Amino acid sequence: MNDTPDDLRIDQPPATLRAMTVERLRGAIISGRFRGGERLVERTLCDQLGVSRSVVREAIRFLEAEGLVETQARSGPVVAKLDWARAHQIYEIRRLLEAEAASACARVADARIKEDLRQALADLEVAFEEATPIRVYEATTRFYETIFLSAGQDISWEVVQRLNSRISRLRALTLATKDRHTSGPAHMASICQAICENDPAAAALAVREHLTEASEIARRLLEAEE
Amino acid sequence: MNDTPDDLRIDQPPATLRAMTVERLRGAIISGRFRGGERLVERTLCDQLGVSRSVVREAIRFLEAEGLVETQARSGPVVAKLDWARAHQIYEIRRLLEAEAASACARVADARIKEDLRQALADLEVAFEEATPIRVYEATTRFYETIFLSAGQDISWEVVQRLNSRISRLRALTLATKDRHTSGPAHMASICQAICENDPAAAALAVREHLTEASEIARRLLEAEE
DNA sequence: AGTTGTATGTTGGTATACCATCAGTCCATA
DNA sequence: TATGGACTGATGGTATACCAACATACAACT
Repeated sequence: MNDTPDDLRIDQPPATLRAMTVERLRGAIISGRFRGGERLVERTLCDQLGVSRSVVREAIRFLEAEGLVETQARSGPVVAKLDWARAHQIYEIRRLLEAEAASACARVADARIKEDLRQALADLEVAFEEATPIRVYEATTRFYETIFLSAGQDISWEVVQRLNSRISRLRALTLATKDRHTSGPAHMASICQAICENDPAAAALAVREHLTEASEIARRLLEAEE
Repeated sequence: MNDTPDDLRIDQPPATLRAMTVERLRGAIISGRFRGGERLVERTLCDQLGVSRSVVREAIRFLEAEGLVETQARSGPVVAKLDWARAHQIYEIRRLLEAEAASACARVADARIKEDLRQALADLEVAFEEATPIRVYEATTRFYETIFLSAGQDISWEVVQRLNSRISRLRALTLATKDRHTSGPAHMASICQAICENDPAAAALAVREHLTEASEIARRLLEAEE
């Protein structure tokens, strides 16, 4: 049985090689497969990815603009390093933007949005029980995406996502941290609750608390690491 | 006379073609030479810029990640369009980030920083009298750069600059607007004053007022335009 | 006249070729 | 032995070649 949607549009994303390459590389970097400071040798990547240098290079330019890769002329691209000074700044920016978004979301949230949030939260908790990091990541992303987009702040969401990719390794670590097992989802639950009660101030507060703690955990991890 | 600095290091920025191309293209877009929605035909750009397609394409990838260019597969790069919904979001984000930076700057500002700010402000006022938009732009940029960097918020500054390039056409228009002639520098003067008095709250407030007005002017311009 | 098939040109996507630079190595010479 | 220079390999920067997809125009057929 071929399922036939209402409209017959064919809009298969042709998924250019470049787009796929960007995804793969970004994934490799944020998953920690490539360490900070590690060189990204173009021809080697070509072999590993099975694409030509043009594709690899354009993908690298994209990641460079995202801040994930730094390239100094005549020396080539290098995975951007992350120190606490930068990570701290990123957490502070997220604090501002996410608090604002949550507050705006709480102002406009209707039944549909609340349902989406609860669903994402439920998925998150399941993923936590199962200890499947990818699911946790996806559910978390969906939770925040709902908040930002329903608040009509898609540009802010774009900025946050970009920043997140730069601290993704830290996020992965914080998610794996045990004491976050209880407090992380707990904080997100209280964010969800505040939004469901259409209480902007409480929502903003919950976000700030959440990020304060996440930031603190990240700092400890980062300093312990070196 | 060859001036010989203390250290003999030769670190002439080799200025890759790509970097120069990015600059040129970005400049052409933010100056309005390429309108929103306009197609960027690669081979044409090659002729105009005198570089090969590889260079042009990599530059476009960079601008794409910056949000200045959007490219849909099989249709090619297009200059991103700017509607009020997006512009408004950008102004709101700037409000948050700049208020935070100004407040932090006011907390730490020493004599040196205050001097830099006053100098930038003085340059700005001269440029206003002379009605030289480029100087105005430069002085304004330097003013805010001082604020952000002295507050140790270089990532935030990076984000703001990127956002600014997306609304640069609007900024140019608002700068040219007459009633901003009095209020624009006036607001910036009060920001400067608040920082010089090391008054974080006043600094944040001044920034918010400034941006509220700039945003309002931008809205009128954008809606009048269509 | 309307519709459909086809030829063609434009454009972006991809791959490859070439060159300059840099670092390391090894040999020749003082 | 130490120094300098030439050679070589690796790498990034740049240019070009080829192909597929799409748009347009025109011709042919009903």
